[in-house]
Formats: sequence, structure tokens, C-alpha cells
Amino acid sequence: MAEDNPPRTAKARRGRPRQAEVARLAGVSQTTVSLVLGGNKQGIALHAETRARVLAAARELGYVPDPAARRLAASRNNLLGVFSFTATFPTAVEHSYYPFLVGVEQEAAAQGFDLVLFTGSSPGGAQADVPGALERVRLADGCLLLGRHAPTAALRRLVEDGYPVVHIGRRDDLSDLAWVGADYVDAGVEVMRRLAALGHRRAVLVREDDDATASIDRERGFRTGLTAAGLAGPSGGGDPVVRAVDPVAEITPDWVRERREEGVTAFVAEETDTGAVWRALLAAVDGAGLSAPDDLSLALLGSPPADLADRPEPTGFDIPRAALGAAAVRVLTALLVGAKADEPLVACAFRAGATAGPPPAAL
Amino acid sequence: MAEDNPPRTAKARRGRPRQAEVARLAGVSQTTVSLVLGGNKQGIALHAETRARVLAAARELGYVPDPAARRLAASRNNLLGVFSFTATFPTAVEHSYYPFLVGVEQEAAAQGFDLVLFTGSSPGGAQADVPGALERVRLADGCLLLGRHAPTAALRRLVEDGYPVVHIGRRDDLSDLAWVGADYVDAGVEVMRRLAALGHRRAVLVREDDDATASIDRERGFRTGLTAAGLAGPSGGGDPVVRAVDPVAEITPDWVRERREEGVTAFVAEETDTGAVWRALLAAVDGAGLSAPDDLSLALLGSPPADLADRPEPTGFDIPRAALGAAAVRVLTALLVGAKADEPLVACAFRAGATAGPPPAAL
DNA sequence: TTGTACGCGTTATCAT
DNA sequence: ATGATAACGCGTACAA
Repeated sequence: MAEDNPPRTAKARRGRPRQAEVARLAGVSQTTVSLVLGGNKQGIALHAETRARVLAAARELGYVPDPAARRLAASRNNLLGVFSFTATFPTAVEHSYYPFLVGVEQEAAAQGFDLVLFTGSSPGGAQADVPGALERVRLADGCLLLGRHAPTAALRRLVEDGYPVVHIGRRDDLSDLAWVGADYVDAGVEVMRRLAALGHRRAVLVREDDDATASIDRERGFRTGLTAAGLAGPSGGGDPVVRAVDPVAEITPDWVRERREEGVTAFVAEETDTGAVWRALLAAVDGAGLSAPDDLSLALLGSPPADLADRPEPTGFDIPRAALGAAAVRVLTALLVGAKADEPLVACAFRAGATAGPPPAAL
Repeated sequence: MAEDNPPRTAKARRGRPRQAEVARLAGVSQTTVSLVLGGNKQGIALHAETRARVLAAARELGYVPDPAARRLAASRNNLLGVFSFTATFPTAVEHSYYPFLVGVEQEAAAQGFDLVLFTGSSPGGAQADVPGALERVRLADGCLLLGRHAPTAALRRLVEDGYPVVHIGRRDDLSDLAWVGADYVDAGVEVMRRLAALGHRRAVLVREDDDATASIDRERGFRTGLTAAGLAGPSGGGDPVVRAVDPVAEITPDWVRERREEGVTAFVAEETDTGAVWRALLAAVDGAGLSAPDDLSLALLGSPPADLADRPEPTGFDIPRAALGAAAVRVLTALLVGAKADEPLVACAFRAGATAGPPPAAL
């Protein structure tokens, strides 16, 4: 029988059993093995005993399906991809995508998917650089994208091909791109509500000069909350939102004093990768000889950088990174089965913190 | 020609061009396309013009190779597995395998591998529970194992099949199992050397009643270092090593006082998952109304639990988790090409800390 | 120098 | 209820 021949090619045989070998051991055809091991989705009738024999043989040989072959034949392999466009290689866990990964992992595990971390597409780190890097994700059944700098062109191609992709972080540049994001608007509104409840009447937001959707949304939350809570900006009539191109140079002790003279008692900053604006704001307040929450209140739309962990906990909100990761997986798996995606927005948890309090009585 | 037919199956065609289509556009055979696009490793002669036509056609169609098909044909998929046997699902990043993953990722990226996290094998979390869970790792070209409770039987099977596996953490129960581990012995010796240099003459080690290799190695380091540095245990002649079955019950303020009366000025504990012995030791010292480094010196063989981050930094050493991960990847890829593995031991960095100093003059 | 033919391991259709 | 058989897209001896 030709069946018994080992592969003719000299190519190194891996020790991995194939369905054909399971079939031989079980005394059935390879087709039957595929049927049994595939869970018999077609609902074809099978002898319970045949089924048992196949299962036993598979276990004995330690059979495990080849994901590549499976993907080739069935267009699915139970793998979810994670591709991250972090700017620099994360030496510190906090700066990486690991917090998201916690949720991704948990939800993927719950749904029986394994994860592929596409790190190898780019020896060196900056993944977006290598032209075809993103294409490699097609190995997985679907993929999660993380980071701001995803190459739009390559991404559009994936989406247009109908490849299931979910971006973590709101996106609107690609119309058909699924995404999940933190509800920055709502969270910002809540922060402003709390500040108003404490008695503040005028506030400013310091943000970076950046067009990231996260920044846009936080500004929108700030503005919406400002209005909704009946607050106002500086009495001089200036814009309550400051876009700092160079935070250190612009957010100075003098700047703080000037705003205070314009009746501002609450200073809000946005979280960014580097924490630059929050750092600048803290430094400026320190430099002005003021301190929160006694002389003024500070709030941070997001979490403080890790190296500022010893400072008082900022009032603000936490980005639910793990929850976002989990939500992304849910949207992705929904996409896989052609279902409609969930609500893409995940709520942020308000963090009382210690940098906000009633405005000083003098003002 | 049958070649021109679109696929007969009704299965949804992905919009991605195949080599055959590139071939048709370029007016050559699919083989030639494969040859040209594959970089022509075999050194087969090709018309420069043919080559150019193929390249042009490929670019025009936006051709990218299907990784699954490539893997199927070439029998490698550029995937490294990571399987972790963490006891409970890690909610806190510090308790998980993420610190190792940092190094794993970096090294894998450097070597052009992607990573597969086998989380889906175990809906719910405890992976070792699901019988065939470990088998799934065969999906990758090789796999990293993490955690103390790897099921020996399943593991033996992989190793015997010649499947490349590297365990993170020393192991000697399976003779052919490759591993990388922290050099606890050397690190422990160094800690004792420092304590001796500070003037201590008698020391004890508190460890858990556990047979993990890490615990064994740390004890060995302590004992070796004790002798090498000319130190001794309690003057009463008791064993300088205490195995605490129930740390809280055994490591009491009285116990500390008794050891001190026996001339012990340096108290060493080992790091464990829970940090139980270190916690107990700290509590006992506090309870005895003593404090380090004035009344006695404390050292920790490992890192303190994250929730004790506000306590003074313990003298001791840090387990180079990222370095271990990277080393594991190097050993694994060496295995893949049949090369000999590196040195499996990775040095720990001594951490001066703030809990050790000269012994009190009175003693 | 290029094309033919086949195998990689799986799924799926269609006979039996 | 089970077994042939044909794809899936690519790599590669071997033939032309």
C-alpha cells in the first residue's frame, strides 16, 4: 500500500502525528478523523464507538491539528492576533500594551482562542516601518491593533479584504474599521461635574498639540462637562482649553498665577504617553509656590506616569485598559461569526484622588 | 484551460491575489512567481526581464504571500509558543509572567519570531487542568514553559517527541528538558558575602516548606555563602535554615528575640509567590519592637511583593526576569536549528537596599 | 531558463 | 455511517 510510505521528500519529518496516522491507528479513514476531531459541525451521524476509537487514537498519538493547514483549508485556526504599534520598544511594562493584554488574554481564554503576538514582523522594534509587516497578521483569524501610528494604507487593505480587525482606541479615518475605545467624553464630563460640585466656577484644560482621537475626545469631555456643570473658563474670556506645543515652556508658574488671577481654581490636564502636560502642570504649580488641593485643584484626565507614583494620587479617572482589551476581543470574535459588534465605548472609572478639593475661600 | 476557472467552491473568496494570478498577469507560470518572490534561494538562473515582469505584476496586484500556505509548504511558521502554568489568573501584572514576557518578546522580535500565547487552551484559567492543553503548543515551532506546576507526563511526551521546549526555571526531573534559570546560588552567596563584610557573624534563613527548585537553590546559596564568608548559624547550634510550614505562626516576635539572643544579627528570607515568609519576618521584627538596619539586618533573596513597595527597599537581589525570558528564547532558537544551548544560568543583580547595615555594637 | 507535477495537513463535497 | 476525492496557496524536485 502506498499509504504506508513515509514521505518521500528528504525534508525533515517532524514528530508530529497527522490525521492520517490517527486514522490508521483507529482503523478508519482520514476523513472520519477530521469529522470526529472537527466536532462534527455538519451534524453527520457517527457511531459512538467509532468516535471513541478516533478520540482514543488521537490522544494516544498526541495529535494536534496544524493551524496552518487548518487555516488553509477552513480559513480559521483559533488564533487571535495582537499587533501593536508602540512607538519605542517598551522596557517598562507600564508604557507598553501589557495592561491591555491582561484583558485580551482573559477574554481570549474565556472564548477558547490563543493569541499571536506579532512582534517578530519587525526585528528592531518599530513595526510600522517594515512594509509588509501588517500583512503577517493574516495568519490569525482576526487581529487586534494597538497604538496610534497604524499605517492607514496597509490597514485599509486588510479591512477592504474583509479581514477582521479591531482597533483599540477610537478611529474614524477608516470607515469600516471596527474599534473599541474609552469613553473619554463621559469620563471628562464626570470629572467636571465633581469639580463643580466642590465649588469651582472656572477651569482650564491643558492638552498637547496633538490630533489623536483620545486627545480630541478628552477635550470634548472637558468642554461638554464645563458647560453642563455651569462652569466657565478664565474671566479674561480666553479659551478654557490650552494646546501646549511645548508644555514646559508654556505652562509656567507665571501662567498658573495669571489663570488664578482670572478666577481659575481648577486646572485639568490630559494624560499622554509621556505625561508631559501633567508634569509641566505639577512643576508650574510647585514653582508658583502653590499646592493642591489647598490653593487650587488639579485633575488629570487619565492615569499619571509610573515615575510619579509617589506624588499624591491625582483626581481624575482611570482608563480601563484591561476592560478595553476584553471588549476588543468580544468585538473581534463577534466579527468572526459575522455578528454585530457590541457598544464600542467602555466607561472609565472616576478616581477621587487627592488633588482636588473646594476652592480656596479667598477666591 | 481549467486554470482559468475561479474556485468552484462557494466558500467566500478572499479578495487577496494569489501567485497564480500574478503569474497570469506576468505571463509566466506560478512556479516562476514563487521563485522570483521567494528570493530565488536555489540560485536558479532567471531572465532579468522575466523577474522584472513578475515583480511589476506582484506590485500591481498588491500580492502578499499567505503565511499559512507558506508554513504548510515550508514546514516552519516562525512562531514561538509561550505556555504558562500560573496558579491563578493574574489580575495584577506583577504576579503574572509578564515580566518574563518583556524579554521574551524583545528577543523573539530580534530573531524574527512571532509569539503564540497559549491562553485559549484553558477557558477559565488553570491551564494544567485541561488534559490535552499542553499538546496544543505543537502549533508553534517550539515553546517556552513557565511556572512550577507543569504536568510532567505531558511534558515528557513533548520532549521525547523531539519537540523543542525550554522551561523557564531550573528543572531536573526531566533529563532532556532544556531550561534557563536564575543563578540563585551565586546570588545568595553574594548576599551573604555582603552581610559578612558589614560585620555580621551569625545569620538565619527563613524559607517556605516547599521543594521548588528555586527554593532549593536559594537555600544552597545561603548555606554556601554562609560557610564561604565564615559565618555561622545561631549559637545554640540550631540549623541556620528554618523551613516555615506556617510562617505567621512560626516567625513570631519571640522567635526573633530568641535568635538574637543566640547571636543572630542577620535575618534572611526567600521570595515566594505570596511573599509569605518575608511578610512574616517583617511583622515579627516590627512586633518585637525592633527595626532594620539598626537593631538587626534583613535580606530578601528575591524581590518584595508589590504591595510592600512602600516599605524600605530590602537588601537582596533582583531576579532578572526579562533577561531570563530573553535567554530562554535564545536557547529555544538554538534548539530549533539543532545547535547547542547556551549557559542556562542567568546572574541576579545584587540590590543594596536599605535593610542591612553593620550589626549593633552591643552584640 | 521555464514549466509540470506533487506534497504539505486540513476541510468539505459527494458517492457509497 | 464512512470513504474517496478535490481544493486551499505555496515550495520545489524534476522534466523540458
